Amino acid sequence: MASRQPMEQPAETADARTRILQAALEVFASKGYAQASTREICQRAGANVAGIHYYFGDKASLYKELMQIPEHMVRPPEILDETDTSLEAGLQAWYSHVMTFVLETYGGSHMRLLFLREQVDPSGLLDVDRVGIIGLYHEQLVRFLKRHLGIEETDSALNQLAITLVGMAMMFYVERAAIRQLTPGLMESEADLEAVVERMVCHAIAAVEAERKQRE
Amino acid sequence: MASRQPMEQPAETADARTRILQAALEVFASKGYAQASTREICQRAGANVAGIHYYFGDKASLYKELMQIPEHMVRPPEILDETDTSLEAGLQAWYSHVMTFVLETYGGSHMRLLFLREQVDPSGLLDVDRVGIIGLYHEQLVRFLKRHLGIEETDSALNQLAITLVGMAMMFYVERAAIRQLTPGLMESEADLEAVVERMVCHAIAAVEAERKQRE
DNA sequence: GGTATTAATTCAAGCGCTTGCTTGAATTTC
DNA sequence: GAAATTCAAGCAAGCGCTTGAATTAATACC
Repeated sequence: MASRQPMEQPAETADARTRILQAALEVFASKGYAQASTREICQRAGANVAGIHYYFGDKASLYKELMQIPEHMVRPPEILDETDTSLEAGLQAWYSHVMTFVLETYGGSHMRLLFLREQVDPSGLLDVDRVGIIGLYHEQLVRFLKRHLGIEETDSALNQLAITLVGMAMMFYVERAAIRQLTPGLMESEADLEAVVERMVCHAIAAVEAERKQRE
Repeated sequence: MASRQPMEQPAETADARTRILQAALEVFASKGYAQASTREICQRAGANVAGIHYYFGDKASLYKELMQIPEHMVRPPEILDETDTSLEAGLQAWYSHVMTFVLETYGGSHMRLLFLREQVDPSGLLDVDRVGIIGLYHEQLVRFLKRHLGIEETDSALNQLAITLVGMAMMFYVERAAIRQLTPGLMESEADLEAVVERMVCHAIAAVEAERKQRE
């Protein structure tokens, strides 16, 4: 039952395998793993249902192959860990990165939506550690805050501050539909996003400074 | 010779209708509407599959009936709309209310999880306006902020500020599992929660004041 | 009080449909 | 001519839901 890999083809000809991958990406992203049907994927790909099992073995393997994406796509920017980064510059870069993430989810990059889905409603097929976006961002942010607040030991208050900063951006991720409905003109254009990031940085700095004062 | 009550009895043998409701709550909450099967619900309830359709009509109606919860459970406290409430007192009361909500979710109330699911992956069965917890809280918060910042017209920045304030609490709702793992001792006891709320108020005030300065 | 009648409830079986997946043959490609 | 690929058809399982009969509970009558 070993499915054989097809011979390498010129990239301009979208062979069935590639078309299935693309279609699967779209369908998985819009419906989630469980609700996506192999028949719909193949129909959208213009391929026969047997194609999935011929090229990938089964539905789960197709999904797992889709999820083998470059790690840099989910890794937060390294600027936060560079020791000479100012509070404002670091937060600016960080929110810029995260919010670009959000906008791309909107723009049609189904990859990001797939990852969000795994976060909220895991398919159970993936290695859990590979998905934990939150943890990755949180730890990096905690390091950054410790440096800027001159703290040695991580405590509850610091953790919470980091959670608050992540939360600002996370809202736009999780509640994007509600936000879009409640506040038109906040996530429409690139310019909107830039303004949003600027305000986020402003609020974030205020929170950090409040925390600094609290500790004196 | 079949025994009259072949099923296990939840508590003191509630009637079938009630048992189905309870079982449905658990299954819907853990799997979501689409992935929950009527057969599993009935098996857990110790009832026949026909029970669902006898008592509720169909699966969708059962789900809708589950969602008919008392409005006060999702309504934010009225203190925000009382004109003489100070910024700190209002935020304190508000975060206290919201975070109590969060803690109860921990206690095993599947109801809250169901609402979260609707938020992230809508079943498409409910009146959208009834589910929008966010919207309810957001509008009230916007009114509150307008009063305290002396603003007449709602603009993007104000909306975003409200989103940020909601986001602080929302993180504890959406990412509670991750938070609990990342930062032990942040959501364990009542005392933890009180400290968390206190810090939230502190950060929130800082953000509001930053916004006030920005507008001068 | 005992019994017949009626309504309420539970039950096993199954219908039509969709799901993931298989199969063996037909077709294309080299 | 052989390997690689596509195809239509179909299988077993699970889905929501229906059905008609069996069982229980409630009520009426003598």
